[in-house]
Parts: sequence; structure tokens; C-alpha cells
Amino acid sequence: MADNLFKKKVLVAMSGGVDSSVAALLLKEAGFELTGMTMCLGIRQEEGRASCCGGDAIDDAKRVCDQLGIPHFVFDFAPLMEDLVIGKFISEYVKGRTPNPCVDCNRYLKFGALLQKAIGLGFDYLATGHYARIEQKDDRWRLLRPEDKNKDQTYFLYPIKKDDLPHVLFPLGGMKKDEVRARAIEAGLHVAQKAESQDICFVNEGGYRKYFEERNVSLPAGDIVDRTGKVLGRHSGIINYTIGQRSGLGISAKAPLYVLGFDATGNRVIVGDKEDLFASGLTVGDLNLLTNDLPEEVDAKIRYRKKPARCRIIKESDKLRAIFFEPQESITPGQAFVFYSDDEVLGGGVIENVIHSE
RNA sequence: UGGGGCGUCGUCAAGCGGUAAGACACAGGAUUUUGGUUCCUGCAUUCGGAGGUUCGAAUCCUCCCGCCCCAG
Repeated sequence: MADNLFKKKVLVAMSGGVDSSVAALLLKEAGFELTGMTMCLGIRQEEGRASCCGGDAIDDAKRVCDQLGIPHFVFDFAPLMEDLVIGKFISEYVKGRTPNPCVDCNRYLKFGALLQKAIGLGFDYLATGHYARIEQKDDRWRLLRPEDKNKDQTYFLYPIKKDDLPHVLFPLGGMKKDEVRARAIEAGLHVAQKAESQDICFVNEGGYRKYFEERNVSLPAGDIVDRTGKVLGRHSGIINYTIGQRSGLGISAKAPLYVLGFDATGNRVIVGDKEDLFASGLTVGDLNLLTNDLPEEVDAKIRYRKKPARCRIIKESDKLRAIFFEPQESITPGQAFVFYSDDEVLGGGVIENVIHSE
């Protein structure tokens, strides 16, 4: 493997942050023929805000590339970003669902259009600074959770196609975040102390609701009701709410109220107690399977930063039905359902419906 | 305008002479490559108003104001 290393061409996607910069650094040190690239996503950035894309990102990435002595290019992905990620983000919310734009960015951009472009340009690999591992074991390529379980980003990476796994590199998969930052400092990278990126990258101060306002995306106001249909208050349009949401309802009650779901025909938001949030199963669409033989039971996550929960899965044509051993809180259509066997991601998809009994 | 009851934070609500609990809501912060959750912090010098009794009152007395109920 070391023999071929020098001939392998890698395109490293650089956001201008610490992680992707160190990823580039490591690949450079490993002797790959490296090219740095930053996606221009057409995003205007507020001062002092850290993000995975846009803003000063390009300048920062370029400086790191200069320091590493590798070429740097900017690819224009703004139109695709608008159509596939932001457009879907908005249309999903309008439908009363809660999208996960980071998953879609990976699905359509990074490991979709960008990866295809890289391969088309003759690169052997696309590398990113994600915390995840890809390994070939037993003649199969596997997407695995990283060494740093606290930074595990596999939940966002499930859309990578099985056949593309051999073309993707995650140099940080075996490292802890602390080590990455230490490495950046040691190498004198100017981005070493940059803050973690967080929040939706195309949304600035004020959150996504303000973003909708700025883009003139709005839906009519309506009633907030309890499960019996009793009117408790008013909502400002279904796009401003998501299942499990507590704050922003403006209703005082004996105990906090949570959004249980939506009544589309009546344009109503249904709220209830925390215990009403639990459901036993769900159905999944937009499946991406990373293995050919699915086990009957898996450990699955219905949201980022949550411990996987045991469930039974049943494949139904191009969909999946999952029934949890223990009821799960706030299962939300539009969010990702990602399932694992130990550290391996077996696949994932988008939650379509919630199953309340079974 | 005869009788009875009640007025404490945006809402609900403790307090019953000893110097304003709590919950919900709200705001800020922490956590986080989505949204949501969660966690931490803040939030009535003042108890419908005005007098009075008392060392001391939201708590007792008087009057006024505003609600509610039962008879009308």
C-alpha cells in the first residue's frame, strides 16, 4: 500500500476549519498527491461566526493550503446548494416535517456531486475532516464510528453510497478532537483555535425561523390544541414548530407542553405532556443501505447525539419499518434514522411516519 | 347596590402578624456540524387602591375600586 501511496491523488474538501485543515495536513504528511478544495455555497456569513461553509472559509482554507504547499481551488456549488439543500429544507418545513440539511448536504453535495466531480477529474479519493472511519473488512467496505465517540458524525454520513466508500478518506477517524487541535497548533496552522462550527450553516443569528422570515417563507397562523381538540393558544405558522418542541408555545400549564404533531387539514399544532411524546416505531424512506444482508435487529439513532436504541427492522420494498424495544421520544418525520451493528453503520434513511402502537 | 365570595409575578398558585414558596411562560447562557430536547442562571423591595392598629402586616380593622356567585 505504501508503494502506491505517492501515486494516489486526493481531493480534500476544506471548510477552513480546524478539522479539515488537519485532515489535509495528515494526508500531506502521508505522502498523497494532494489538492485542496473549498465549496462555495453562496452563503453570506456574519462576523465572527464559525461555520462549515461560506464566509471567510475560503480564505482560511487557502491560507492553510499555501502553508502546506498544495494547490487550492474553489468549486461553485451555490446553485446546487440552493436547489437541493436549501430548497428541500424549506419545502420540508412547509410540509410540516423537520428536515436535516446537514444530511442532505452530504447526500447531494459532498458525497454526491462533489465526489462524482472528483472522480471525474481523475482523483482516487475525496477526503474530508469528518469524524468517522472507513475500513475494508472481510472483503467489504464499512463505514464505522470514529475513535472519538463524542464527535461521532456517522449519523450525518449514512447517505454515502456503498460503492463510493472505497473512494472516501476520513483522516481524523482515529483521532480525538483534542489531538486534532493539538496537531493544528503544533503545525502552526492559523485556524488552530477556531471555534467549532454549529447551527445550520446557511442560517445566521436568529435561527432558522428568522431565516424563513428573511426569505419571506411563511404559513398562516392557527390554533394550538391539546389531544382532545381543546384550543389552548395560537401558533405563528406550522414551519415554526417541530415535534418535541417545548419552548415558544407561550402557553402556561401545570406542566410544560410539547409539540406532539400537526393537524394539516385544520392547520393546527397539537401539544401534550412529555409522556405523550413517546412512540414505538416508525417507517423510513430514502433508504441507503451499506450492507446487503440486513439483520433482524439493529441499534438505531433517530437523532444526532443520542444513544442508539435496539429495534427490530422489517424491509418493505424500498422502505423500512422499525419497531423499538423501548418507546422512543419525539420521533420526527424528516429526521434521519441511522442504524448500526456495534460500530458499523448498516444504513439509514429519512423518517416518514410515526407508529404509535404495536 | 339585598346577601355571600374573591382580588399575591404574563398565567396558575403558596402564604393566615414576623419581614413574598413553587409551577408554567418568558429571557440569557451551556451543550451541539440539523431542528428539537436537556442543563444552568435570571425573573414581584412587593401582595387591587387609600388610610388605620402594631416594634412589625400580603396576612387584623375601615373606606374605596374591580370581578364572581345566590337571590332579584
